[in-house]
Amino acid sequence: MTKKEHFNNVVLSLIHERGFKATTMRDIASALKCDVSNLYNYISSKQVFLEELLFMMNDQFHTRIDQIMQSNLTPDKQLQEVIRMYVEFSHQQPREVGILLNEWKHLRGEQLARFNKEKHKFEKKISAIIKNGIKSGHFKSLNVRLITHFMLSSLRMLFIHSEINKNTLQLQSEISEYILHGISNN
Amino acid sequence: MTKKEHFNNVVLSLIHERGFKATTMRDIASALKCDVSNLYNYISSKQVFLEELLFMMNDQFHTRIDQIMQSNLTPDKQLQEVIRMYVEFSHQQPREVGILLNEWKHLRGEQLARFNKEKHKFEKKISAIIKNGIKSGHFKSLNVRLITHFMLSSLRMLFIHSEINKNTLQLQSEISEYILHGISNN
DNA sequence: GTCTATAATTCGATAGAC
DNA sequence: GTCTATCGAATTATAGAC
Repeated sequence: MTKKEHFNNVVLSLIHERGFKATTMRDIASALKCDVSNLYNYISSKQVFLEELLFMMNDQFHTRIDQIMQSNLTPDKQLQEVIRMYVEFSHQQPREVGILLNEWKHLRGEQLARFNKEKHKFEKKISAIIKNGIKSGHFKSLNVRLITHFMLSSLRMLFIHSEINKNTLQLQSEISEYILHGISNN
Repeated sequence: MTKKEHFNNVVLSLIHERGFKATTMRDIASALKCDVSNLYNYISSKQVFLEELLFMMNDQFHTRIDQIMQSNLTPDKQLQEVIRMYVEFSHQQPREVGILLNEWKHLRGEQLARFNKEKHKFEKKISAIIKNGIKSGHFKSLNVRLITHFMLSSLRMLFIHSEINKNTLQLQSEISEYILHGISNN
């Protein structure tokens, strides 16, 4: 692991655990056992670190959802691919996903406006899949907006470490079952 | 509205929107058009305000879930009551619920430890309802821990303003349908 | 890349007059 | 309850030597 990688590793953990605002440059330096001034060898500012991280993660999600939408899969299979995407990202980059979901509000000005637009676009893509599924008869006739937010909210818990360590295929299957068929026996 | 109520109103909005750490005493004073020193007529410290708010909300949730568990309702009806609880609280106190879910990590030391215990106890109660439902045959044979986190994660989105303004009965019904039966037509 | 030193600002909170 | 004034600490960030 290079020093830059070690740096990223430590910063991600701290911001994920304590939150962006509550993580100070002193905290980071202390965890790295170096002086605060050294941190600026790796980043230009704390704010820029957050911006770059969030838009990098945003790009990953958009790239993947675009691939899913351009596929010829049926809407229910597309939705399962969305679930797979969340399980995989949350498994491989739990801290990055956690920060993406929890810390975006600390972006400022232009960056915040841009991020909100991207988030809205992403939700639109999920909604489109659900709409297609209703039209094709795969899904019930639903309140699309509500269900979109519901689904995304459900998937939010995935980055929490304790649940993600299990077999991802098994996890993906259990989550699909929950979202598609619920928990009732009737 | 008394001055204390107006004070609470402003502080809740700011902390909900910006987060606890990003909301400064100067922000609050500015929104109230008064001096920072005046704020200490209403609270002893910013930290104590958060503590009291979070444990008050925590108590509300526990009181309500205890009532539900002591009822003679079947597990599926109990789960619907849990959903009703979330819809109602999120409708009546969206900012308080948002802060409860997002800002608890900024508690410190003893308070944080106590809050985590309470949160764990609450999750145990939800798990118990699900376990009972599996035993009674109302629910499928599920990974209880996973489904508990899933359900609570689903209900997280409720405090977001835009969705909560609709008829709460209708909302409750749509959410129950989602959690109990999913979105699939098959 | 690392350190010392420090600038410049912001933060929570208090003292004391009115 | 409100204001002025201010303290002491914490915060982000930079300059410059090694």
